[in-house]
Amino acid sequence: MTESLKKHIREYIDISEEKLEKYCNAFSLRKLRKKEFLLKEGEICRHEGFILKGCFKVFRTNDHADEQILHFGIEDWWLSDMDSFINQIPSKLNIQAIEDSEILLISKEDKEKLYHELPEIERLMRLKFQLSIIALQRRIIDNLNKPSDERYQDFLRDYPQIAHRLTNIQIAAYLGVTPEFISRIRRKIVNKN
Amino acid sequence: MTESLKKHIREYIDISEEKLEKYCNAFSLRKLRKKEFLLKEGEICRHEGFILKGCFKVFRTNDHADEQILHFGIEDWWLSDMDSFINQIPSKLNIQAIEDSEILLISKEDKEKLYHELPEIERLMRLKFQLSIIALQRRIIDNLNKPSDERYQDFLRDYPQIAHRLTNIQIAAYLGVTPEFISRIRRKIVNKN
DNA sequence: CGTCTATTTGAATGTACTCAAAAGCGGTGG
DNA sequence: CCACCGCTTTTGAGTACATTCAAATAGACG
Repeated sequence: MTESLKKHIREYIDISEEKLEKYCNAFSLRKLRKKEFLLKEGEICRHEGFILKGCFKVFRTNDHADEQILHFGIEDWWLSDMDSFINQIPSKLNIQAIEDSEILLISKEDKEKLYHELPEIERLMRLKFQLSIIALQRRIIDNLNKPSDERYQDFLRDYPQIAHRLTNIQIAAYLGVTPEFISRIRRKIVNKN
Repeated sequence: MTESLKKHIREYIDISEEKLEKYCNAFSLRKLRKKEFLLKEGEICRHEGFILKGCFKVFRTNDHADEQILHFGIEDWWLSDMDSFINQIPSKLNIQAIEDSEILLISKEDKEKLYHELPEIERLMRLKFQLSIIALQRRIIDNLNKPSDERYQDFLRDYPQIAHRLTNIQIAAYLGVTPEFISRIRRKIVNKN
């Protein structure tokens, strides 16, 4: 069950089989059907997840009831609302399966405990967080200066394995434009070729 | 010289005076005049900095020669181009002092060495990175859904101690709008009151 | 086959931009 | 101390990009 998690961790750090086993034993499996929520706005995020199978969206709803998608998650990605998980405060985000999915969960308590028992995990997370920060910073800069049609094409190019599982509505909510506009971008691209 | 660095670190982790001393000894002081660069696009970022005094902007230039500002840095903030520093690749970012400034620098080599000798520092960075990620995620969501005038007022409210040191041109480059538009927002606000 | 959702298209609108010019402000040197 | 220079801010007019709202079409799923 935890094989892909172990493989994932070994790509980042050196760790003994014994310690890795101890860490992975703290996880439990949860299966979600399409449209089921892992976390709803207002709840406290008590688990962090590692996706074994499926696809999720992490999003926020605003006053007008439409969604902004912060990011998606597929196989081998981690999932949580970090703000809610770290500070144990009510979440402003929703996490919802957009396919039937399977995810390994670790509780806040177990994670804190294991941070202290296994410094390697502290290192793992430090390394992973660095990569997240680099990606988030790049996204902010791209959002600032790139026109929407370019950001759309970048998304298709950079995340083809995610993009083909999504509707235009979802991609639009991620890029911060309307679905109608995505449709017009697609037409423009087709006409060029 | 390293007093404010020590104070800053103690706010995040428990660490012995001895170890803290060892860590802080790895830093050296650098003074920069207004407009001087700490890092230029194309250079490899070989140091991470902790600001003692002054103000910096971290920005990217595009084809049209105007700037997008990723973030600012003032007293007690850390500075680096993480992508360039971690991977030791040429930087796409510039870091420039916008006031006469003083900054403590630690080299990549010293930092890596101390990560292994002092697990507390690994923890410090993991904690700090978590906070960065939460802030970056919030900024992405705000950029997606909030109109520019609201983001301008949020910035003034959330970072008054930075905002009052900046020109409208700099704030515009951070928010991703034109300086002219900032001016019109200000007029609109004044007229309301 | 029918229903529900996603996508496309059109027309009108609005938000923010570009370009150009004027006004304001601060520092420096005569 | 004042005058000038350079940079910032303001203002106006025209424009472009993306949105809203509405309706038609296409696709997916039970």
